[in-house]
Amino acid sequence: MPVARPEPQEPRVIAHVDMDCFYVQVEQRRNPELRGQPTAVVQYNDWKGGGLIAVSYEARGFGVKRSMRGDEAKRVCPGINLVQVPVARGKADLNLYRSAGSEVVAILASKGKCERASIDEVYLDLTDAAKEMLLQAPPDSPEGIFMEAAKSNILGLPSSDASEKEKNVRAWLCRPDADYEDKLLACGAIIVAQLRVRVLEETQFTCSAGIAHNKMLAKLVSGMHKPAQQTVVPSSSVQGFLASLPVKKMKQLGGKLGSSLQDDLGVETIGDLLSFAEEKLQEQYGVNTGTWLWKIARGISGEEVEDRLLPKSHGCGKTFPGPKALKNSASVKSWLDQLCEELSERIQSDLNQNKRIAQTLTLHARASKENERDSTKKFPSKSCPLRYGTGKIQEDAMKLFESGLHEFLESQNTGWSITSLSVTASKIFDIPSGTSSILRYIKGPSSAASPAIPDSSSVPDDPSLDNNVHVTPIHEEQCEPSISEKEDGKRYSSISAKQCPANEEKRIPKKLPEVKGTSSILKFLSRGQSALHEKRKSDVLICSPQGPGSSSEANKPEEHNVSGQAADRSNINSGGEPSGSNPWLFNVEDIDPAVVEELPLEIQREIQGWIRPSKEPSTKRRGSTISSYFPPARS
DNA sequence: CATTGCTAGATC
DNA sequence: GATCTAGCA
Repeated sequence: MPVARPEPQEPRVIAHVDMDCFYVQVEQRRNPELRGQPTAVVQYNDWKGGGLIAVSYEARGFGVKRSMRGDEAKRVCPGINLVQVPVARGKADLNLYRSAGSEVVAILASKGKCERASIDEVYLDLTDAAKEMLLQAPPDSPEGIFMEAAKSNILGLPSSDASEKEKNVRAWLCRPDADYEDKLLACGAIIVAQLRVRVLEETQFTCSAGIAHNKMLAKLVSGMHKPAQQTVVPSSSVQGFLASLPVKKMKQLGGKLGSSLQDDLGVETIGDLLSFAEEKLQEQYGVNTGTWLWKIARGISGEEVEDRLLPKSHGCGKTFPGPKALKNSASVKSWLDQLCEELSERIQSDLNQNKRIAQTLTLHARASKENERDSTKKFPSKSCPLRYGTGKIQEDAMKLFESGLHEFLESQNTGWSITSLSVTASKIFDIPSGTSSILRYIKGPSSAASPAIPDSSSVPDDPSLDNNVHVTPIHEEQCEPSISEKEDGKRYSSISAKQCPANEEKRIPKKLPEVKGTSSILKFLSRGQSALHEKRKSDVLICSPQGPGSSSEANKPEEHNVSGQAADRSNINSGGEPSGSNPWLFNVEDIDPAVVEELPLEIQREIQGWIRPSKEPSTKRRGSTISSYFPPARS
């Protein structure tokens, strides 16, 4: 249920930018022959022609709708081009669209706080940029890009014919007696128009946008005039606009809550909500939601634009409808392996490119039992600490599945079938790359450290217990060039399996921070703190006492990714950017506080920052991190 | 389960 | 952590 946020006093300028039929545009850029044609993107096509997930405006003109089947679309529009989503590992692969979305975000993030809201939508807080523009160059000269802004749609302005509209808009944008708030909004509209032009020039994609004083209103109108247009919401037009807005159109009211408003309170439009006292709404829906409803009816929304360009989780899944349902462990395992392979690749990229580490692995499934129809029983979701390495993820995911299955079956001996599977990596943290990116880990044993062994009964001793310190080999193709400076050919190495005490370690009683073979903190401590201070080369100190170059090369993706192990890293150069090299992985929660206390203060602070990453902007992101995520923006 | 495959947020 | 709601291509 939605919750109201305290709203800022100062008026803000917020934009919501939404790509026009995004997947179609991505495909049209790949194959320009599709431009201007009725086109749709479909997922799979073996069953009724596949499901449409994006439809071009030309195709919409023929009555083609999303969620039609390919066959149906062909009937309605025989000339339609149906482009299939790429398939990898037997499942739809959306990476093409994800990276296209990132191109757009990289551009839109240039003018203010930017929040990636979905693969093709962002919110911008342009308050500062708009104020600056107002101070330096009030919108009065119809030059250059200003022409674009003058094409905005202004909510509440009479916009009869096209030329009339532009004239009115220009008058609105430039009127000298405008409210300060309206002037800010006008500046926001100009900035957004500029950004949209840049997006088009640099990516060939068109988008639409809404500009208003809060996220809710910006989002509401971003799709009002599509494609490739923008709409501004002056304060003066808010009430009139909301008065007739069907409740279901409001974000958060498209589902059960909106239905309840209609069915239980007879509320059909947002305007209808105005007649309910805040207390009344609170008693019906609780304090939080009641207050939220009361406020949105008045156009009030305090939600802030988060400064976040990257997704908070990575998930991949697949459904197995009807006859495709999975009915034995072997088929589940092979599909789970495929899903985990993709997931592993994605989190590995995130680590290499963005220096972020995911900490939790979650498995979701849908299932039904043989015989038992209806069976409202749900297959339980399960999570565990995430260990890097495809093999480990596969292993852990399978354990989570087995654990969930036992619970689902309640020790009945009936047949089962799985109709969907998904794995998700979440709780993703930035790795500070600044100072002593030394960060290493340690781990303390708490039971939380061992992943996925919920059902210990089935598996005697789980190898995954060794996951204290994870070393992650970088995938070959993802290694960054800088790594090679150090030792060509062999960018990093990991200690060979036999040196690795992984197997022994798993039997080490908890609480014992890894001692042997691990480079971790112990080595660091044994050298005394002073060592740390002399240089930032902590990597050398900690990872490989003999020096980075000396370690052997055993760069195999995953399984050799022995945990508990120290691997060499590319980050040898002192203070320099740990560029692409892969840092060690660790579970933040596994850091033994007792050990941390023994570290030098400066390191302690750094680690603390990790464990509880500040929500404040300050420590939040580093430019280098972000920029490396996106393809180089041409300028 | 024939919409599929993602995401994010709130609640307890 | 597990579950539920919601939104979007």
